[in-house]
Amino acid sequence: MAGRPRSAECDRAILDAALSEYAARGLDGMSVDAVAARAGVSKATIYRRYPSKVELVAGAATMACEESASDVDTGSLRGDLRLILTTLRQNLDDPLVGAAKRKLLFDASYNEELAQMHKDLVGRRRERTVAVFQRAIDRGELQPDLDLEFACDVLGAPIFYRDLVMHERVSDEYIEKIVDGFVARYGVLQTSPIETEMTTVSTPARPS
Amino acid sequence: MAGRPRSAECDRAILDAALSEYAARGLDGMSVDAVAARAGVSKATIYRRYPSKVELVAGAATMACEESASDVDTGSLRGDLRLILTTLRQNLDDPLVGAAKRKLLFDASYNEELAQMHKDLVGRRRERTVAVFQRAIDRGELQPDLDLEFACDVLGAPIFYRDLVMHERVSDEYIEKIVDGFVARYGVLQTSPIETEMTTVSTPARPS
Amino acid sequence: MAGRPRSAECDRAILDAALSEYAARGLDGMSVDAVAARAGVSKATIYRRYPSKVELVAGAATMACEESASDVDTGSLRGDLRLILTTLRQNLDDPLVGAAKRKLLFDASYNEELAQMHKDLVGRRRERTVAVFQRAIDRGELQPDLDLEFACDVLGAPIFYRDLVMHERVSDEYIEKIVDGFVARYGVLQTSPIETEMTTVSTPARPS
Amino acid sequence: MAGRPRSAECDRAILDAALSEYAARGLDGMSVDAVAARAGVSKATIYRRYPSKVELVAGAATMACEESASDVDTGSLRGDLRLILTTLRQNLDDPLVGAAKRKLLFDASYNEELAQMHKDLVGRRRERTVAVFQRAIDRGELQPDLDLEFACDVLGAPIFYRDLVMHERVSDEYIEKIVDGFVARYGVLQTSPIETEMTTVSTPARPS
DNA sequence: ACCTAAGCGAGACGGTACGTCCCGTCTTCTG
DNA sequence: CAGAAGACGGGACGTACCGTCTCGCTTAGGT
Repeated sequence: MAGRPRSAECDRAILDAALSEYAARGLDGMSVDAVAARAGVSKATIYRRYPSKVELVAGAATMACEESASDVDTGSLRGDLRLILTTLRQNLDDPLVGAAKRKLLFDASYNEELAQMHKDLVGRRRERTVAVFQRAIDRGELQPDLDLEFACDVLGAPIFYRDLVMHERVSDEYIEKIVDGFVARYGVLQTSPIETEMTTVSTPARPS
Repeated sequence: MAGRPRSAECDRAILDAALSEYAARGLDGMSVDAVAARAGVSKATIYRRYPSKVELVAGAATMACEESASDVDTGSLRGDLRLILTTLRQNLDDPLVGAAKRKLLFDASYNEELAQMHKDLVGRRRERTVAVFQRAIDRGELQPDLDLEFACDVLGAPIFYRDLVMHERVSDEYIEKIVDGFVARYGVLQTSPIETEMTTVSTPARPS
Repeated sequence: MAGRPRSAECDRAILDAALSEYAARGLDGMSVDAVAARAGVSKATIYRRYPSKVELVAGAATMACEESASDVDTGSLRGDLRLILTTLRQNLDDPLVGAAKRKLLFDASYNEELAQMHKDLVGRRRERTVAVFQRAIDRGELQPDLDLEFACDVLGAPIFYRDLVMHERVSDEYIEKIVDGFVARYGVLQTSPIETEMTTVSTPARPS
Repeated sequence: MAGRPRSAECDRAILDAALSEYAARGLDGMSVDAVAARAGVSKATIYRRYPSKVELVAGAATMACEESASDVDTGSLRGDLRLILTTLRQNLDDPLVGAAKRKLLFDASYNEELAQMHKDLVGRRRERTVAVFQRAIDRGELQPDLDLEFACDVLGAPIFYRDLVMHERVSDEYIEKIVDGFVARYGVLQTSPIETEMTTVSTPARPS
């Protein structure tokens, strides 16, 4: 039968607490007891939902990422790209989400469970990006034979690189550079600034 | 004052055991006791050498590959780029060196000391890459007004992205794609005058 | 105002299950959840009847003992004594009731609630024994100045001793020995040669 | 090889703490964590010595009184009996020794190993009691055809009964009653030299 | 014949203790 | 003195179970 339903407040409190603890102390440094305490919830209530600490963190991370995930469609390719990169930067910049993401990335490198869960997350983000590419192709803004997966990499990689490897904030100019480079490399020349549309693809003159 | 010197056999046994344990069970799954047991060594003997489990693994990794730091100069731009990326991949792929690198990356995100040390390390690699670019410019293979720093990012970022974010091994084809893209975007047309080829994507026949 | 009355089937199922669980695993080893499961009843249904686990066990034990409790009156002292001891032995021999009794005895040694409840139980049995003694005194079979309480002890103690301390089954001969000893010590010489009682071990009445 | 030996201070501290905690809160009320805290010792250090809480208490009790096992010989039957019973009472009265004994008794009822060990223990005590009886017979204080085993039961049973069944402390008067009853039942009238008593064994010549 | 108070199954919940595990340190003895 | 052996403090883990609490649903009895 039904039984008492799980409290949505608990759900929420647990995930919030888990995210904070994780961001603050990392996977090894955090403790489930601390999460329980911070959430004002008993340990059993956590373990009823998540079979282990990693699952808990995975859940929390999923939630955090899921929240800032909306479909992207500004109408133009450059606008979409700019929005994708800006959102990504914003995520990594956020002291909480960013820290959680970095830790997740690191932990996923040696924890198979987290790795899988992280892969799903990334997969969903990439799907949205691919959708953007597809629309741009349909609009004639991107080359129709574009390698979608590779393009995803090329687009997002520099942002991650700057954050994870160089530990520097990404500027608007930097994003613009990426967009420029991406469009220059994979875009279709919008020849006359006047004719916005329907011009047949003439020979794109590459800047030498 | 001298006393008994540390046993080189122990050094070696510890490293080997740590490597095996790490490979078999990962950072969390392994235990220092197990490493000690496998090495036929007491825990104290390990802790006399490495202050913590992570240092043990990282240290083992570092020592396990005291190399791969040489100047790059194959004579051609594509060859150099290929070598740079291959070396990078090889580093990250190695279960131990890779793990150590990732750990360093992560820790540097909140530890200023480590961050500086890591920056130096990265800086040196980037210098070598910039040198490669410079030579290519001199040879007329790259555009002379190239943004060297950004080019560094664009070149290496996908490799890190694949490893850190996607947790997937980088294939030779993938590296070739990066090189292709890089040359297509920033290279100077090495036209055999016949192939005027205005398509951006057309991949020039790879040498060798 | 009335509401649905409590189910007698539940009452029964709960007590049976509790007794079995208690006999099998003891006070600490058993769990209310297990009792509920075995009884095919929900925990709330148990807690509606008994405020705590101990009360539950106490209730179950009471039931078990109450069942085999009937007044004793065979007409003769020896017959009554024999019946009392035989009943006692039978109780302890029963794999379920006996185990429960032993555990109750043990648990009562550190649990005040159980101790009290057990005391009541024992008290009722002793009352019946005292009644037997009283009738025997009235019939002139026992010394009129008999210390009733102490006599209760002396009569029953060896049975418990054999079971609890020696962990051996009590034989009919053993019971006969107890009865003999008891009558020899506290009985009044039944001079009439008629009642020589061809008891197995005819005890010569010794004068003290 | 040898390794660091277990700390005797820890041994002691644990025992003392367990004793105090047990006395203060009982078996259920006490917690191993509390014992550890009071002993200034980690839980692991306790569990390295005792596999469970019960074993801890029982073990502590057992060690706490590695004595009270001495031969009994006061010179007179009544004195010996009194000493035997008093010692027994003292053992059961002690909050720890008594608890341990009861636990052992209980566990032995379903655990063959413990049962054997307990039997040995009881056997040794009974041997000492039998020796007392034998000397008394030799001195002409007890009937020579005494059923030694049954006499052991009859003598000790009431003490156990009072403790295990009635959960009441045994008073000096009670012990006196037992001794009185025992002597009255199995003793040889020594009193008046007039009653020459045709007992075969008049002047028992004690050996040695 | 309906209404309604209570019983009931199911199971979530806050606590608390359990016994296990492992890290990094400390202590003892042996070679 | 290095090293093997292993005890130790600390502290988190995940489990178990108590007694309480919601849920819906069922079931009499009183009106």
